Formats: sequence, C-alpha cells, structure tokens
Amino acid sequence: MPRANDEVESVLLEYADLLSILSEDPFKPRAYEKAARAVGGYPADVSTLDLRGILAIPSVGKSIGEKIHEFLATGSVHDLEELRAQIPAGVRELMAIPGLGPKKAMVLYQEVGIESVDQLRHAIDAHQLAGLKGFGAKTEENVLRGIEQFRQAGGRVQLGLALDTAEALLTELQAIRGVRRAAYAGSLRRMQETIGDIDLLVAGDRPGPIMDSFTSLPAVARVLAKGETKSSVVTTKGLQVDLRVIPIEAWGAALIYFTGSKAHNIRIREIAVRKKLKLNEYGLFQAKTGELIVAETEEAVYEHLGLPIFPPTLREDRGEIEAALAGDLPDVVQPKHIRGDLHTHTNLTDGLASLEQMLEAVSQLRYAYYAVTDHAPGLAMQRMTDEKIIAQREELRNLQTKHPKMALLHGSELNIDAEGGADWPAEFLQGFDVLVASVHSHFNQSKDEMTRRIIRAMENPHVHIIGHPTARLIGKRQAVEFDLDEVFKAAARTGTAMEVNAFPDRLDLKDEHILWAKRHGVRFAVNTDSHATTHLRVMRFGVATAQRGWLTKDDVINTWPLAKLRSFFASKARRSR
DNA sequence: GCCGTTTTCGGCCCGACTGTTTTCAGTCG
Repeated sequence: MPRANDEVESVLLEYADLLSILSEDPFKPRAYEKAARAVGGYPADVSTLDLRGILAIPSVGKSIGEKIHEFLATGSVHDLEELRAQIPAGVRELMAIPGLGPKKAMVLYQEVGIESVDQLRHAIDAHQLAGLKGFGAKTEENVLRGIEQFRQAGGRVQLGLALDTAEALLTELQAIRGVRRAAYAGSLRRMQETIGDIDLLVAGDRPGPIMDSFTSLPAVARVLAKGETKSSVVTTKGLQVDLRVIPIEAWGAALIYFTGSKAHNIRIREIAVRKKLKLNEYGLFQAKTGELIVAETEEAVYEHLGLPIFPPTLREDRGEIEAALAGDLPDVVQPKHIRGDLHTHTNLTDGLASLEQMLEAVSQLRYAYYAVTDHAPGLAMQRMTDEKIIAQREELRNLQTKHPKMALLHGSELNIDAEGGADWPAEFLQGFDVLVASVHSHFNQSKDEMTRRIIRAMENPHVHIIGHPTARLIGKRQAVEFDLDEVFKAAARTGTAMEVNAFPDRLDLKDEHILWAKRHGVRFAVNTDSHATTHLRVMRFGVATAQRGWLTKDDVINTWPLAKLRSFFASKARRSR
C-alpha cells in the first residue's frame, strides 16, 4: 500500500544506486539518497504538492524536484529510464550482496557480462572471474558466502529474534575478563522492525583478548573480519554480529555513533562542524586543536551540541533534529506509561494458557486493567459460541476478587467480514467492556472494497479498536491495501482507536503509518495480542514502534486511567446514536 | 545535485578493515 512519498523515495534510491555505478562523482548519488530520505520522511503527501511545494522539501533542488514532479504526473522519469537502459536491474541487485558495491558490480557487468546473482554464481563456479582486477581468491570466496547470506531470508530477521540473540551474546561478553560495559546498538537499539545485523559495543581496556574471546564463542560459526577494535562474525543461526571495543571514557560518543542511524549521525556531525567541532566514535573534539571536549555519556555529547538526548527510536533523521532545535521534540510514550493490555487470548479459543494462568502472569506486570478478547464466532475454526463467551464473562467477574488491583475487562476480537460487518448483533455487543475488530479473511479485496469494509467496521458504535489494521505478517504475508487517508480520517471521526500490535512479526500499524495516522488525530492502543503468558512481554516492541511513530502517552489510550478509557469508549457509542 | 551568519563556488561525515591495484581503492556501517 505504497504512499506516494514511499514510491518517490524508492524511485530516487534506484536513481542513486544507478548513478553510483555510472557516475564518477560520488556526491551526486549521495544527493539523491539524501533527497530520497527527505521525501520518505516528509509529513505532507508529496502527490498533493505542486512544483513549488516539492522544492520546499529539504535537500530537493531544481533537478530532483523536476524529476519528482515528472514522476507524479506521468508515473515515470525519463532520465531514470535512460539509466535503466544502461544498467540491467540485475546489476543493481548485485549490490545487495555483502562485499559487492557499485564498483565491483560494474566490473562484473562490463568485463564478464554478469547481470544477475544467478549468473554471478555460475561465473564463479566456472572460474570466469580468475584474473579479473579486484577479484582474487579471497574475494571470490567472500562473494560466494555473500550470495548464500543474501539468499537466506533476504538477510534480515525479526526484531524479537535479533534481541534474543543480542541479549544472549551480551551475557557471554560481560563474563569475559576486561569487559567493563557491554550493550547492543544499531538498528536493534532503534528497534527497527527487522534487523540486518547486530551491533554490539563493549568498553574495555585491552581489546585484543576481548576480541579473541568474542570470536571464539560457541555461538560463532564464522569470523568475517577481526581487528584490534572491530570484528564481524556470523552466528550459528546465520546472523551477522559486529563487535566494537572502545575505551570506557568514550562510551557515550561510541554509543551514539554505533546506534545511528547513519542519517541521524550525519546530521549531528554537520551541527558539530558548524560549531567548529568534530564528532566521531571517540568523542567530541575541537576541530582545530583536536582537544577532547566530551565523550563519556550520550547526554553530555548531545548537550554540547545544543541538543537533548534523543530516544534511540527517534534517531532516524525523520525531523527529530529540527523538532529538537525548535523545542518540539515529542515526549514519547514509555513502557512504564502502559496501564493495561487491551487485546489478549486464552485457551477458550486459540491461546495456550487458561484465563486463570493469563491473569496470574499479567498480575506480575502491575497493570491497572487487563482485557481478555478471545475470538468471536466468525472465525469458525475457533468454535466460539454465545454460551461459551458468556460463561467466560462469569468466570472473569469471579476472578476479579483474586486481582483487586487490576480491573478485568471482558472483550472479544471480532472478525470484520467481507462487507465490514461484525459477528454479533448490537444487543449482544453491548455486553462487552471492550471490542477489537480485525481483518482475518478476504485479504485480497480491491483497495476500494477494503477501505469501505474497514470504515464500515469503525462506524459500528460498539467497535473500539481496529486490531492489526493491515494484517501483515512480516516476511510472510503482505499488508492488505486500503486508502490510508480515508481510513485514518474515519478513525478520528468515529473515535475508533488504531492498534499498534506489538507482536514482533506484526508490528501493525508500523511506524510510518502511525506518524501518518497521528496527523489525522487518530488515537492508538498498543496491545500484545498475547496467545500465551510468555507473549505478554512483547509490549516493549509495541511501545518502541509507537515511539518510532512519535506517539506521546496522550495518543495511546491504554496509558490512560481506566475512567478516561471507559469514557472514550462510551463517547463513541453516544456519538453514533 | 544541493546548499550557504565563513560561501552562489567549493565543499559535501568519518573511520576501520580487507584484499590486493605493493600505497590505497572499495566496501561497510
């Protein structure tokens, strides 16, 4: 369901890639990359802008602005077509292989005529690369491994798996002699939805022995690179892990550097340069004298640049620097703000734990309220009946005395049928405290049908939350297509919350859509969709995703006190009378 | 190609590691 901004971003990125292969000037492709990011993160819908509006986007000048304008008007860009004619799409794909950049990809294409990953594979098998400049035996070997890595799952893993791996490795690192501090950084610390590789940072005085210990950990299958301060390995599960060892005095500067994003770092270094300073992973220095100013903590480095400390989830150069300079950086929602979970299951339908077990587990979390929302009868395989759900309500009311500090809410996850209808008639729906409605079928409807369907579900006065709105499963199922603006407008108008489903293979809505919806005045519910007691802890991924969408606690209904939450639900029913 | 309280020209973030082109280009983050 690409937004026009996303489409323009990918067009510009393709242009940048092709230029990096063809152009002698390294700054030109960089200018396109920068513009691509700027458009992707630009708040206004680029398709509604005229040329003047397009030129107001930072890093977009005359040349790129006209290309964007041309793309929006005609659906293609003449200059891009010309580059495509010179460089087959497969050559660009070669650059996705670790170890292959634009220069080597071009050599492969020009000298051997390779224009796909498959052809490259065959060429290596046939020893056609022997004698090619820049391609020695080692390079050949590395490229073969790179191809293997490229084939595996597109090279990226889900956030949850990456975090588990990182935490296990950190435990081992902390046990190594000489390690004074250890943390994960990179896209994992920023809680991006998928992780390409894990960046670990260790503070220690003697890097050599630490590196030796790290590269010989049992979880390490292969060492890609090993130096004094930096090593890269592949784990037995096929995940790449980079480790940097730095002196503890530089901890803060290093943490900023290795957390990224790259784009965020470039921006803060530019600010440093303007202040006649130099920022690198070892600290903030006077540019002229090289004298160290600060390095020990993130706060101190940011402070000397005239900036607040940014939550890692905001460090994407999506406007956070400008917002901070203007004093408008949002105070994003934190895990501690969450007062309850509004979407969970038990073994009455497809959950693994009983109601009692779920309540026992959740009582550890000190929530103020908790909703049980088992599946409604429309999901036929779950065999829900009116009698069963009423009996569950009775049981829940009885269990309330065992959990005096936590309000137990009875709910259900309804199925939005193909026309936007829900499972039960209004009189029956009235009996629930909270109702989530989700798309579980007919994923392939047209965009118009899907849009109407979801809006109709939101117009149901008893539906409080739309569950996992795009129904995507990361790496498995595409998001369904609907008109984002229409749906978000309707959500704001009807007082229906959009879920931020915290499950690591969903993260739905995703960060960019959250930002988009927030501009329409939509409210959100960050829920785990737990089907087992162990799932309750995935809330952290949902909160991180909400942060990446710049949500504050006011935007998130399950940070509110119960009375306010109830009145939000009640006002919807009133509004539609 | 973009951009500007040093500038409308001349910069553009910065450093580590690898492999190989035996002094550094390419790649990566």
